[in-house]
Amino acid sequence: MNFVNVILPLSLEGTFTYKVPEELQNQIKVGQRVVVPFGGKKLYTAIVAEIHNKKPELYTTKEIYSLLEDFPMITQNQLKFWNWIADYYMCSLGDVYRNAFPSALKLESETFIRKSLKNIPWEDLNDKETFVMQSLEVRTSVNLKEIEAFLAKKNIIPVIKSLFEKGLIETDEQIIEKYKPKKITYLRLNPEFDNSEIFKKALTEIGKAHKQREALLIFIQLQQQRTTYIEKGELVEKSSQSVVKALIEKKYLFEFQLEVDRREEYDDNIEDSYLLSEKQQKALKDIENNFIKFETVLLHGVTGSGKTEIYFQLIDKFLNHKVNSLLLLPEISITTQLVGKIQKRFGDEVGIYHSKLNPNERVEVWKNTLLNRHKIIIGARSSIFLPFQNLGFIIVDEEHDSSYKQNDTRPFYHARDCVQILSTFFKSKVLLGSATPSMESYYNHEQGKIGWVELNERFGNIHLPETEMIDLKKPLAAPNISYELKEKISQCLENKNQVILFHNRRGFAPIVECNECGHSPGCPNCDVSLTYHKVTSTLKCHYCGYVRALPEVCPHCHSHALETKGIGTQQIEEEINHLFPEVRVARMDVDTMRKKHAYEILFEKMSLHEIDILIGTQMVTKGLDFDKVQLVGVIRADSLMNLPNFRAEERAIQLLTQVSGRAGRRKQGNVYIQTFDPDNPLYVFVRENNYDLAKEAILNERKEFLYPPYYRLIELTFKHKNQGKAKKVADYVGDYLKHYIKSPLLLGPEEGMIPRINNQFIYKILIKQPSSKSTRNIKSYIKSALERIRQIQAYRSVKIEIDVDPL
DNA sequence: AGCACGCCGACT
DNA sequence: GTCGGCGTGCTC
Repeated sequence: MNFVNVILPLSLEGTFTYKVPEELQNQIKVGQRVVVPFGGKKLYTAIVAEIHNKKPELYTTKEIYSLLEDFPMITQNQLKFWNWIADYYMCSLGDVYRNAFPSALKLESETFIRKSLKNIPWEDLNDKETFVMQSLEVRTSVNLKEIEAFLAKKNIIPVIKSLFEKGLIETDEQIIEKYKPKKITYLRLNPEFDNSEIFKKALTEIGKAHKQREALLIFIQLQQQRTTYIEKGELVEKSSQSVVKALIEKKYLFEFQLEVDRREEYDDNIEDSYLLSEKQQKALKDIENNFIKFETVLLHGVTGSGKTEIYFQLIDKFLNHKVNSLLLLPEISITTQLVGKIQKRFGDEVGIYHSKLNPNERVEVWKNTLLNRHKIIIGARSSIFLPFQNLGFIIVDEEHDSSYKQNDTRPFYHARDCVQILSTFFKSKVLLGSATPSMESYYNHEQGKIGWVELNERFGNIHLPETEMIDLKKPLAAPNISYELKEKISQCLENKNQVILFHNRRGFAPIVECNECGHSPGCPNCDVSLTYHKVTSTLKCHYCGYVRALPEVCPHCHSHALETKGIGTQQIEEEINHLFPEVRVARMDVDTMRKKHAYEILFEKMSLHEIDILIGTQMVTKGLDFDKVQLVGVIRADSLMNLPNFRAEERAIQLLTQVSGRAGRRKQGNVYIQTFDPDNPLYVFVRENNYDLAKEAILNERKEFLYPPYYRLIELTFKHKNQGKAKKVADYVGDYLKHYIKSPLLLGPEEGMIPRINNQFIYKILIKQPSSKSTRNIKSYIKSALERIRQIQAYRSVKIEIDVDPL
């Protein structure tokens, strides 16, 4: 055993072979982290994928510098999983490694480090550690390459690692500060008054202050009814600010503060939520029965049916059999109630993993998972990469949600689909949950691959909201608000309830256009029109981030006829403010949610009813459960249906169903959908809450036009700053593939929907393949096409991206 | 993905 | 005359 094949954190095909030095030979294990030199002068943290004794013939090997610990950081199952992902999603193992492994454990020459806030215990540091910390005294941030000046290359990463573990340094990634704990002021009676004699005396002392006396009695009454402390706010509401203040000053009442987990307070029925309704109980039984026959079961539960309680019960049952669980959630849902709820229920056996964790926190969860300290992991899509032990149960909540698909960095994986593979390694059961299951899941059910359980009653037997269509062709109260909707909103507000309005475009208006010449200012880097943002009075490109001031005159014909076209959330907000000047309005979209904790603050304001009308994009459709939301309005449903994507209708229906579910959690609510096309059958399905019929219609269309779930897709994207070159390479690959894939299954090359983004010209090829067939052949054709491209040097600079199962 | 090497334009 | 642009090729 003299050699190892390692995975490097680079986008390079395959593994790299290194020699193992004598002294490390009996320590090295598969899955371990090692430090290796690569290229001229760089150091990387690599993962041992294989140990062997075949000396490579074609090149001389370098030696491993050191081991970072004496146990494997990744498990055999993870290695298998990484290989599967690289293979299926057609990327390199390095791409997977880069994405799946915490960055703080992946130190390399370019990594910047800085001092943490901790005091430095100089006397406990060895020479090398002292050197590093001293250099950080002089400069706040140093990269590992610079440390080479005074430390031998071989030693750098182990030293940094040890300092990192002592908490003395941090890697230079943005560290998101933890959320400040929230404090609530409570009141308690002066303990002297426990003696009823003294209390009676005090009551007479209050004398003519009737209000104070009354307030004091209310307080006593509340206290007798409850087991919990009484919030100051509650008494103020029932009495008044000045009266309560007087009582405190006179020392009748004492105030004190407690930190509360802000997630808990949203949930005012934690106690009874342990009890399942009859319907829930039946669903739970059904799921268990289905697991006898199926590895995967889908739970189709209408919004508000209490799916999470069923999840918890199942997790609990698995836990009793010493089997661990993974609960996957769409990114946004993780900040809300669920985390608090599950922690309250399962304590520190729960590990939480999502994109907002800082590097240190990620490492912690990783290690705790590896050491089997976390029996339950709850996280976003990236948590499928944790080093699970004994994973027996995986839940994918809101299974249809598109945020399970990674689309910005390789690998472009879909967590819901990856879970299926993960489960085969562990022989675990998979539960998919959704109110609006994906077409893929319906298909898999029809194919007899997954079990199916229905839960079609809301918790507490509250009826699903009543949905009405409003025809936008009728006269309007404001440019985008119908008289009818305005009327319903004011009714809802009069009843002291809240309103959510949904519109899927941010900004003020999608474009500005000149009425004289029809010119619409575009982005200089992309082939798109700029979006008008009124607050900043700018035009922005939503693709490359380009910003310019709104021009005074038309840049083309210099007339003053520039006008906005289309609508965004900002404009809706303005119209609402105009129609309801007295009402508290908030907007929720990427622009308003950018600030730290913006989400939590908004959430809290909503739950405290400090907001009457919430206007937002897609974001308002997920996870916002507030008792007082009785009305949901969709400003323009057509803009959802008419998107140029084969999933547009599926998404529209899911979105409309999800957003409708925000209304009437405690008593039946109302949904109003504004549209120019009220007779569209798909809206009828939404109105009648008939997702099944909608699904039939969508599936038929998919089958006819050769789309998922009946066909698998692979999309190739060609990008180059020179349009001719991009097209040439796309044509070359297209011509090559024509030999193997025939016409209706091979589309393109075509110009991208947006032909140019960030000064890169875009061409696309779409390949289809019946779902019943394996994609292995197709993938090998693609690979050999790319191999040929690589051999033609003039073509090599064209970037080619492969997206397997694009959304 | 980096990064060095190497060959052509605008400057001290 | 040099500095530096980015096109090209290689890394165990």
